[in-house]
Amino acid sequence: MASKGIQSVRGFCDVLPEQSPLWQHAEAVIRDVLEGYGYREIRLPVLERTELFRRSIGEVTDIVEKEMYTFEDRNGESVTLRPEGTAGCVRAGIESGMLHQGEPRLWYMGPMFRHERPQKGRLRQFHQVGAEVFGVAAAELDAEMILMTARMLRALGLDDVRLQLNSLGTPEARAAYRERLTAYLRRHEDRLDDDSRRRLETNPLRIFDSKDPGVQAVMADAPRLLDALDEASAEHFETVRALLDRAGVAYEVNPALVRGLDYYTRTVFEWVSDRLGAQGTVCAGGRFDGLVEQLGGRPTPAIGFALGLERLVALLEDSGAAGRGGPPHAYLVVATGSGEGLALAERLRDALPGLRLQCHTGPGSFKAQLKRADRCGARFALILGDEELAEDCITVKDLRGEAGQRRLGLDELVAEWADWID
RNA sequence: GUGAGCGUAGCUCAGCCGGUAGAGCACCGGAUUGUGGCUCCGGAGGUCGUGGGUUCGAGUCCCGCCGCUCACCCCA
Repeated sequence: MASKGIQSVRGFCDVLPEQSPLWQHAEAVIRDVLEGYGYREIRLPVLERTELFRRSIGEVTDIVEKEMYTFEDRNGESVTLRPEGTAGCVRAGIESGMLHQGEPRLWYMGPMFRHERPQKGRLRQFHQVGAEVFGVAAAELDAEMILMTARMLRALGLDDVRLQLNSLGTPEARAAYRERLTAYLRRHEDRLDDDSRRRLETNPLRIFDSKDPGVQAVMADAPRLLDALDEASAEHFETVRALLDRAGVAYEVNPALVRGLDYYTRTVFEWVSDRLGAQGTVCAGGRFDGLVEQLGGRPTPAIGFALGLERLVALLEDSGAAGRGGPPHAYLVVATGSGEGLALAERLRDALPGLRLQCHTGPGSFKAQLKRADRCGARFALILGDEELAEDCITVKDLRGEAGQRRLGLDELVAEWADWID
């Protein structure tokens, strides 16, 4: 570990070339599924006015209180590197006026920033694919969006992720419930541990997650959010469940499932894996029917989700999935004048679109060049020496199979490879 | 923000009760002047994260700092 030299900023990681084929594969599959459901890409800025996040995510959430990369722009205005994508997407939707033209379905992909302590599956710069639909209140959409995420995960070969589901009801119902729960917990405060007492003030719903047996006993008799839902939300939730049942998608109702952002209403869902360490959520989302209005737009129901790409790629890697692209088809060994190699390589690329050809450059013995051809993973070594140059041909050596090597004219080579190259 | 574990070659790591630096892989060269992968031989590469302390002597023991990892918290 080099102590000299400049290191990357803590929690900001490089995606190295060994990894990027897997990223590209994941991104391509996800994009195809999104487009198959009528979503269109929107590209959003990484920097927004701080106010946007304070008003959407919620003043008292961890994200806003202690995790945002916030600083003053040179004109003295407070700006923030986006900690999540929904707020910016809603802002752009309102600003462009598109939210009331039909029922826009949008998706985006890119880095998000949160100043947390890094650990497995948690970085300060991480990447999400997000999608949102505006203007549709019906439960069919909730179900369709969940089915779409199920399709993505299936298309990527991930069959061991579990779906968790809950409903948070309307903000009013949730606030009323929170009062009841807090009152109940205060009566049993002596049986709560320190951690739960703290959450009593910040987020009492979280106490359902406590691992302390004594606390769990208290929670077993606690009032439940699902019993406290307003009638319309309860019905909405029933419809979502029925549609998922009908589609054959398994889920588990988790009354403790609470999204960390204040703007969620009604349906919330989360895809969880056991293979990711303590941060098991790969994909999560829910309704946010009040957010557009809260940010200054006309009242507009909405729903969305975010999928964590680092976590997804970690799962794919763990499953041994194959990535996109691959090593060069061929490596050109140059044992003659240095200009000849580049010239030949260009002619081959002209004749064979899609060819992945690496041409040797710089010094290097014949032997060293062949070794490099082998090491780079190329199927063939192309050898260009004085003899080939004189006879206007090229030696093609099969580095992987039994074909050995032979000399071919350039036209012959192109003809042979035209079908082989993808 | 809190806690625990770990920092030795490019990478993965060994290094005992303190005696002055090692392996495998990767890299370069040779055995084979135009033939890689296997084998053999050789080479290069380290202020042992950093600063202090103890000691005749510290990679090894003690303390501070920095970094990484995992967990808590929280979340994608």
